[in-house]
Amino acid sequence: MKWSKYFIPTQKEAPKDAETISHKLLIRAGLIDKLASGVYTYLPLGLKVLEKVENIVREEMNNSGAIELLMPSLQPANLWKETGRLDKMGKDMIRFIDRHDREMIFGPTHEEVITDIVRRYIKSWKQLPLILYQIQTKFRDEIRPRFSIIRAREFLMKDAYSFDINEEGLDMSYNLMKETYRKIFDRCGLKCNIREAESGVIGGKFSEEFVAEGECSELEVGHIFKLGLEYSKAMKANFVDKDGKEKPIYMGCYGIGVSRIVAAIIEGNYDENGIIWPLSVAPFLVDIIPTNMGDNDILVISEKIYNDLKDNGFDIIIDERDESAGVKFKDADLCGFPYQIIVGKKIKEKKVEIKERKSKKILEIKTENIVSYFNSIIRG
RNA sequence: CGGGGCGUAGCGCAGUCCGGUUAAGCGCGCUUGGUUUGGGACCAAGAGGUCCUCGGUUCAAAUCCGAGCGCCCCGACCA
Repeated sequence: MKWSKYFIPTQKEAPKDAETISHKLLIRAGLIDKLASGVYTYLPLGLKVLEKVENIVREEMNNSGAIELLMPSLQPANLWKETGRLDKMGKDMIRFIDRHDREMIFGPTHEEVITDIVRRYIKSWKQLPLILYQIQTKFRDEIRPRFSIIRAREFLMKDAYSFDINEEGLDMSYNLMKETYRKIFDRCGLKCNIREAESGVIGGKFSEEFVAEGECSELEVGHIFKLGLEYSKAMKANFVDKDGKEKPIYMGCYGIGVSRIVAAIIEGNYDENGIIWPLSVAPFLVDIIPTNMGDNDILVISEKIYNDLKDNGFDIIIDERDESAGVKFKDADLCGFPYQIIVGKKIKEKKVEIKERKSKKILEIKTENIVSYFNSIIRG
């Protein structure tokens, strides 16, 4: 990607209403833009990170044997009357009356919809166990949205639901998800603590939450619940067991705030100059910085490095704006690309500098060795 | 929903207390020209405003009064 052709609106100063570090950096690095309280646009760089996180979640969920589907955001309110949660959720739920006078809601979560599907399609013990999940935009009219995308009214969530024939099965599904969550957060570069939690409006008999380390008080990034028979009984989601008797399905549900992870990663990975993305979710691996756009040697070499890395499949950007080196260094640090390739001083010796964002260490390297250097770092 | 704060150019702010030639300002950013080029360069010339909205007081309102809208922070709830 060429910087001048892309869209990265960085800012020197954080907006005055930003308090937390992730909020300030998300805005300053040009990752998000606020439209209304708790409602944000993901700008190109922010979207890239969000998608990388999303893909990690998807990969690990698929590895665990869970199966992806996509349920609608728009739901009939009637479904929620079956479980009594229409009232329980209260004003957190965004509702409207459609043109035919039907009461509709924007889904804040999907236990009712998934249970409705399962009760109609799952009939036998032979079809179980089953874990279904989706990655989807949720709507919650929070009492107080805050800290930008950490508590938004519209946000991206991965929600999974497990279905088992008995309590032992539920325990196994639950532990499988717990282990999967550990892998996901680990790959995202998040250090998480697991603690027992209140089940709140989701209900069930036991739940644990994953809390990311950081200064921000709201850092819960994942929450897993043993729902038991609460929903299956209320909505009559039954299966026929080996003994020929109809029994309610044991359920669990497992949520990850995908968009919140993005903010949580920043809370745990930054310094005075900006964000320090872990390799796994960095919007670009490398930012190539020609330090002087007036020097033809620098331009030619920079362009060649860019093409070589691109041709080898690396996700990189070149900052070919007609700006001073200082501006480019500041933006590179702020946006948190893991590596900067600085093309300048040593150009006569066919050498460039590779700076690691995190350690600030600088390595001088011959230009012909750059591709193999990144091959060894990224692909072992 | 209770408590606190804020709303003036894209962003950050001054001006508001004490109404009036500061006939609406500053820094950054933006445009044009030139000089620069390793940590947010410099010079010059420009563009950019319903002072959140509506109403009131007054000869006169960014400034005073009333109502409304929006945003942020603390609390209870949540991924």
